[in-house]
Amino acid sequence: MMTFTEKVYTVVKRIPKGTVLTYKQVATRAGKPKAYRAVGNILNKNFNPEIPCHRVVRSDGTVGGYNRGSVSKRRILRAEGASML
DNA sequence: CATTTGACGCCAA
DNA sequence: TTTGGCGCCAAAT
Repeated sequence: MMTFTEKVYTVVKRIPKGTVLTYKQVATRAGKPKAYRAVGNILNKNFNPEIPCHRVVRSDGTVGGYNRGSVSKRRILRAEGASML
């Protein structure tokens, strides 16, 4: 069974190091380009250590949010070489 | 079952 | 450039 939620988890887990996808990109890869809202909602209510949700950012280039604080997220992205800030 | 919420995206003003 | 508003989807209430 591959519900949209499970697809989102899979897609995010498949994000290679040094790569950052936007919520819209994740939603598109998950099969629903317009479910970007749901993507954020799913990750928010289901923070999982297996899921590098810190690699998912907004289309504007802003980091967006993070369960443990957007500060850590920004630093992680910078360490991976994916952030442009 | 109906309504609200929310880590969003894009356009008009 | 910044602000406000609308659209869209899944989960929570």
